[in-house]
Amino acid sequence: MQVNVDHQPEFGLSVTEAARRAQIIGATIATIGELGYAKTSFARIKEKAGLSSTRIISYHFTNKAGLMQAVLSTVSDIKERFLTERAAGHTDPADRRGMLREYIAAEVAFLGAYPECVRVFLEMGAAGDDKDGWAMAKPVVEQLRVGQLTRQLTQGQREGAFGEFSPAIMAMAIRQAVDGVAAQLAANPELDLERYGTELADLFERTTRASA
Amino acid sequence: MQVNVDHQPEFGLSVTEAARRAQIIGATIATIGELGYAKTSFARIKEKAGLSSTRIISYHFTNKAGLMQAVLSTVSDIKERFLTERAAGHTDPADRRGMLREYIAAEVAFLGAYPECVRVFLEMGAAGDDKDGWAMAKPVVEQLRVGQLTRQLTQGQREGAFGEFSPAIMAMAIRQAVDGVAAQLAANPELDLERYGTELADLFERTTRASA
Amino acid sequence: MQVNVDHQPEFGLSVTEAARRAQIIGATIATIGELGYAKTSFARIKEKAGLSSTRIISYHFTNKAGLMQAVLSTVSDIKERFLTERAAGHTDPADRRGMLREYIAAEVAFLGAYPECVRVFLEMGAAGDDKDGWAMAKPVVEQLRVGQLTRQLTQGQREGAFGEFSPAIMAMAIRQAVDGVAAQLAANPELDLERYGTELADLFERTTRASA
Amino acid sequence: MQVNVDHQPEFGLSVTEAARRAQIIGATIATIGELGYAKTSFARIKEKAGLSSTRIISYHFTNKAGLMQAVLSTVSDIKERFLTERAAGHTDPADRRGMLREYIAAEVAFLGAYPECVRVFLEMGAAGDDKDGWAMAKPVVEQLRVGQLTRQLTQGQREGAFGEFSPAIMAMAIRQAVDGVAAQLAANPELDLERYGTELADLFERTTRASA
DNA sequence: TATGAATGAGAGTTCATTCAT
DNA sequence: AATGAATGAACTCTCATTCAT
Repeated sequence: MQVNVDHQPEFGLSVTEAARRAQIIGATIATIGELGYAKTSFARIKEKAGLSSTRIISYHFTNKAGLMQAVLSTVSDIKERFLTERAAGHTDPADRRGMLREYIAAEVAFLGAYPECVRVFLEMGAAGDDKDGWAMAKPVVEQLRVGQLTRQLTQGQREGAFGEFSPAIMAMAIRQAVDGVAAQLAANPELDLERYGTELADLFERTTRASA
Repeated sequence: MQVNVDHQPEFGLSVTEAARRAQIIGATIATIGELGYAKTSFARIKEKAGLSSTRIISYHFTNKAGLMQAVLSTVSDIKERFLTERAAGHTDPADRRGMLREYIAAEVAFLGAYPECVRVFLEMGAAGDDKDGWAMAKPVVEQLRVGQLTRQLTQGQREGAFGEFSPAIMAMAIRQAVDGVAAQLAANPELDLERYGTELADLFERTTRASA
Repeated sequence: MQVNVDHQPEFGLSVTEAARRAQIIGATIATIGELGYAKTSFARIKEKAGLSSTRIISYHFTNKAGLMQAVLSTVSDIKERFLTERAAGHTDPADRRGMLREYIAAEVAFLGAYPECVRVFLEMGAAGDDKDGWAMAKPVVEQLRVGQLTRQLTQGQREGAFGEFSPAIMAMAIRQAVDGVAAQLAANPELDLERYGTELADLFERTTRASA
Repeated sequence: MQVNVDHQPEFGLSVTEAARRAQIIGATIATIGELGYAKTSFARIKEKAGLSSTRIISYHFTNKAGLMQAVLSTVSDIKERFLTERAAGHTDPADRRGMLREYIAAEVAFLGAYPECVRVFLEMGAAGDDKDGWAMAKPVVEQLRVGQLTRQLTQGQREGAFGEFSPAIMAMAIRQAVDGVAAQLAANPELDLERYGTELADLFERTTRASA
């Protein structure tokens, strides 16, 4: 299942160039989604994209690292856009508890919409590849997201919306639970995502509640 | 950091044979712990173990898959033994809530004691490597453990020790939270594990509580 | 003794590409002719072809099997062309007995012209190598050729040109006799092929004769 | 199908030693019969013989060449004994034409009785293995047999039992035809050997006949 | 904008053999 | 009469990358 990768030509890139890049990135995402990061080589990407030679990949991206960089930022963009669209009119910034439910629901919904993208996130986080310089990218990206959640939990505690707990650890537990759903989904594509979503939302709502 | 791998000679293996196997397994665990599964090659293991040639690994194990099999079962044994020793006198089988706390505490303690072993579990679960035949082993093993937790939660619900929730999803969330701690620990070895342990125990005690 | 392998660039192959392939195929044929199939490794081929690394062979052929495929079809082409050229004007399709003489003569002549090619046929037929996937190819090819001879013998019997015998067994005996000449030639390159040719032709003419 | 290899202890060999050697030789013959010479390694022989290590093969035979030597001479002995038993009372040394029929019949009968042995002969003749010193052995052995046939044909010509032809080439054609039957049998074990035998006997009787 | 041709490094695996005891 | 432990050499194949044009 090819992800449809947008290709507004960035500055300095011609249209065809941008299209080729997008095609390659899409094939890479699909390949990682299918085989996992470890088995994703230029050769496999070439096949998936229907290219004549891997050479064309090296031509459009300086590096394997460069390609993965691009993949990562593409996937991030897709998620960003998905979440933004979903958030439109949805949330009341003051309602901390609702925010928590919505966070989980949104993540699970994204999972249903772009499972390969989630797989990419997971795989690239796991495959710490120092040699290829992009390694640090994902932890950073992910830390941003967890960090944001942490801040919102902290703020909620100050406002009395939540009880007492370590926001950092709670945020981690939530992220991990969501990632766990991703893993389950990979193993069983028929998974009832909605149920998982509400169940997790309930779970964390209960444990973050204010009064004892 | 070499893991001290026991080597009671199994049936049909001489003492030296068993010792060599143990040495190689230990070096493999250390290497996976350090570089991750993807970068763990015979050459790296050879270096870590101080062997003269990789050939000796092929001599003692039929396969890379065979070696990984052995690694997996060794790590499982280590964990088994650790948990058994810890459990001695510790638990009151009737006390479901205590069981939950203890489960989390034990897992986190194991994490502190044998971080490389945990990394091995994580890496091998993640690196679904069909080519090497051992692939299916770990998911199974891990599923067993989650399954056991699930059953205990279910039983607890029947006895009224816990409130209402999906035991399977709750078990998954717990496992994932523990694995999350492992990831954090890998990034920051100075992590205050005890605090993480109690915090997580509190978290899940709250959300599994009987009354609303 | 390098076989001169033609290299009309097939569809999709550049001239250089085709030339390199032809060079490698030629070297492979020569190597098999010299050392036999069992000892023909990429390293030996590299030496014979004067390549800088075996890597270049893997670059031009997907596989060892792929290379052998190409070798086989090249050798088949060479023989086909040789026989076609020789047949021009030579044969009267109605003259069954002449056909038999000509078959043997042509095979023996080919033997003199391209001994390495014959060795390739023989070696690859003998070395049933399941691991390399090309295994089945040659028996099929060869069976075709024997099959054709069988049919011609059968037809000749119907027309009364030949006496009574099992065409299949006779065809086998003829093929084997010709292959036997190849083996003798390999052992002694000075062999008087012409004499062998006429002697065998006489032999089988006598035994296939009509009247008792 | 394990060949039952006799093991009268040769001079200087104890009974057990001789038995072990016989066991290994038998397993080797079976392996060659099954996989062909090229794929017959110490490892495969070990498996077939149910040995604990290949080391024991190296212990009993100085070399791979040594083992193959022994295999060859064992197979030769088996054939010798088979032919001797069959010849008892059978042949009238003066009847050259009968001798020819009997030669072919005996060879085909042996083929039916010990197909693996025949495969060994064929494989080892084909696999010219210079590195292992035994290479020359088989051609010699085989040449002996063809040579004998050649001499008998020559003698028959002198006595007027046969017509005119090159005895050497005729002998070669006969040998090759018999080997061809072996190849057919390997491909199709249901082969009607008796028919092949008489058909070939007829074929060569016709072509060696005295009058024109 | 693309590609043809080549490459060095490294992977795991199999091979027959040897040094001990 | 046997085995435990080890080994060097060779094998095919895959990888990302580079030098040309």
